[in-house]
Amino acid sequence: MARAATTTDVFNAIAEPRRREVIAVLADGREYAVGEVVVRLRMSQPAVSKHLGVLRKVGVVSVVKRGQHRMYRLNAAELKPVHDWVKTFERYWTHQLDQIKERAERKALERIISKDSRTKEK
Amino acid sequence: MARAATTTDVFNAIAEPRRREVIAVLADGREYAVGEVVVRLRMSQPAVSKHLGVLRKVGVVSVVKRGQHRMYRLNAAELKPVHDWVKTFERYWTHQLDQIKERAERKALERIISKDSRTKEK
DNA sequence: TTGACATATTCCTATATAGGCATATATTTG
DNA sequence: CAAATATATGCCTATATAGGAATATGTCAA
Repeated sequence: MARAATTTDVFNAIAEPRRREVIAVLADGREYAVGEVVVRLRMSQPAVSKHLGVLRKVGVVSVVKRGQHRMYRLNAAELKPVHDWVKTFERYWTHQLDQIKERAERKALERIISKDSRTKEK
Repeated sequence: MARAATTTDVFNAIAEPRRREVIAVLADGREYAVGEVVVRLRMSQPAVSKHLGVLRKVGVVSVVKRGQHRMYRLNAAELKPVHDWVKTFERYWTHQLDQIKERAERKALERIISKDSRTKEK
């Protein structure tokens, strides 16, 4: 099996750094024409179009035609799954003190467990 | 140019759902032998080894030999870049009320800006 | 030493890029 | 209509999978 398509889900879509740059441009919540993104990121127009296409397929951006322009807008809510997932690990890097405490507790627990399994083994 | 390697950075590494499952197993902070992960996820042993290998290359897990086992442990701190990045967008889905207020402000701002550019145009 | 067990590695294949370039497809304007 | 402008799409290539199967490597135990 090959790698999943970039359009499979948000996780795959945001793996590409260029795509995160595009998102960064749209991050102020306003809508942008493709050409504006091209100028700001100094990327080729086809590249920007393609990246926006991927982001659109996963719902991270939405488009609306306006004259000869296509205005893209960030739909940040679609990034929530990523946030929800990674939020689980927040405690591992915030609150230095809690971290130390947790590690100590974990190690203590491990000692108990290994003592336990040794008991069970024989 | 092809897609970046999965071992390029954390974003690419976690794009694969199976890899996030592996991380989920290690999420309690304890160390696990490859075989334990295999059993818990009902994945083939080579698959697990490979996924752990990718996660190791980007630093998300660390290994230590112990007898004939290799104990893997989550190094959650390496997920922080993902958290930092996505945290920027938190406000878009939390605090329903703030969201509505922000949108109103944004729209008001847009009105001012478009009025402005109309003035400049002619 | 010889198994038995745990894990990594290699080989193979189908699939999917990302980006450059050229070009098709609107849409506006004169 | 024709030229100009904005954007999307198609083609091409080098590269990288993820997973299955087979096998190599490493380690313990009798």
